[in-house]
Amino acid sequence: MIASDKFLESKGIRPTAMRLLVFQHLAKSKVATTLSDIENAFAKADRTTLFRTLKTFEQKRVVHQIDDGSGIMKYALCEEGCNCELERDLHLHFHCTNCGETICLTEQKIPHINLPDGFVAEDANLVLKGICDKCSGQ
Amino acid sequence: MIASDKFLESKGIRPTAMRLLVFQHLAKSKVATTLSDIENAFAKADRTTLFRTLKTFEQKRVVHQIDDGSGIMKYALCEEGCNCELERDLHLHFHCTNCGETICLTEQKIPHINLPDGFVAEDANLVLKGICDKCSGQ
DNA sequence: TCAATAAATGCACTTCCATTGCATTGCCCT
DNA sequence: AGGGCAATGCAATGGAAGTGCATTTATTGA
Ligand SMILES: [Mn+2]
Ligand SMILES: [Mn+2]
Ligand SMILES: [Zn+2]
Ligand SMILES: [Zn+2]
Repeated sequence: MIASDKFLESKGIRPTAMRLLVFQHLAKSKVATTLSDIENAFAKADRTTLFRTLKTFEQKRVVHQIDDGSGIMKYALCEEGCNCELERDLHLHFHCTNCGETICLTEQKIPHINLPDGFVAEDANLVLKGICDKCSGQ
Repeated sequence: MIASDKFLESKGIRPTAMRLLVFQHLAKSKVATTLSDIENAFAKADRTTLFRTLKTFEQKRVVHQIDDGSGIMKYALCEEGCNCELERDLHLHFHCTNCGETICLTEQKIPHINLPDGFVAEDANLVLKGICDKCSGQ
């Protein structure tokens, strides 16, 4: 367990107080997090700063953005061994229509798809919607 | 080739002039269509009416909405033999990052995914992003 | 150390699209 | 014709992403 500030530095991010708080908040969360989630968690923080913090994290491959179709972007930490620099870590996401939470299913990779001639895929987004384990009572 | 008005009626939709125009516009289009696309095609039409027309079509399973991650919703006619009423017709969509167009790959179904215990999937959205056949020059 | 420089932050504002409220119009049926 | 409901048009709202710019904070190097 490397210290947060060292980790951010290793990614080329200056570890400001705000960034450390946001990073640790993301690290604690088991589910994908919205900008508003973070805004509510740190009442003193300005939305724009948080927004730009997330964009910085995304650019430096510390988090990935998740579009689960809810209309609100969510963010989650990238996995430890994730080789985001080369190729996106194409796991799928599950969005619970009951509790509204979205989680990374990092074990479930997006299967390879054979596309018609002429189509070249560079990225993929697979979101399953339904009832999550907590909501299905199991 | 059934007449448009008869078709809409068969779906429980009153075939107004506006609705027929929108339907035929969608039928002609090879790619998924935005509200603004339609608005531009019929300068006289009001955006709200077109919006509600699409919602009606969606509810009656004449079109399906496509969230390709571009931030703008798109719509495409459902397939002829599509049994949308029972279960969503889970084909994938391809979004070209060059020309911005999104097309239904109705032949390419979303593969079945084994989920962890407790997760129950009811819907799925798979969007591949990259270069389309027209833009790859092939 | 201290001034110069660069990076991060905070506030206000904009933009874009989806969505709604409400008054009006048009259609259908008796 | 007239009552009633569905469809339409216009105006306004809402939610979220994103930008401009001034201010504060950190870093650098003379
Ligand atoms: Mn994820
Ligand atoms: Mn489609
Ligand atoms: Zn849930
Ligand atoms: Zn293209």
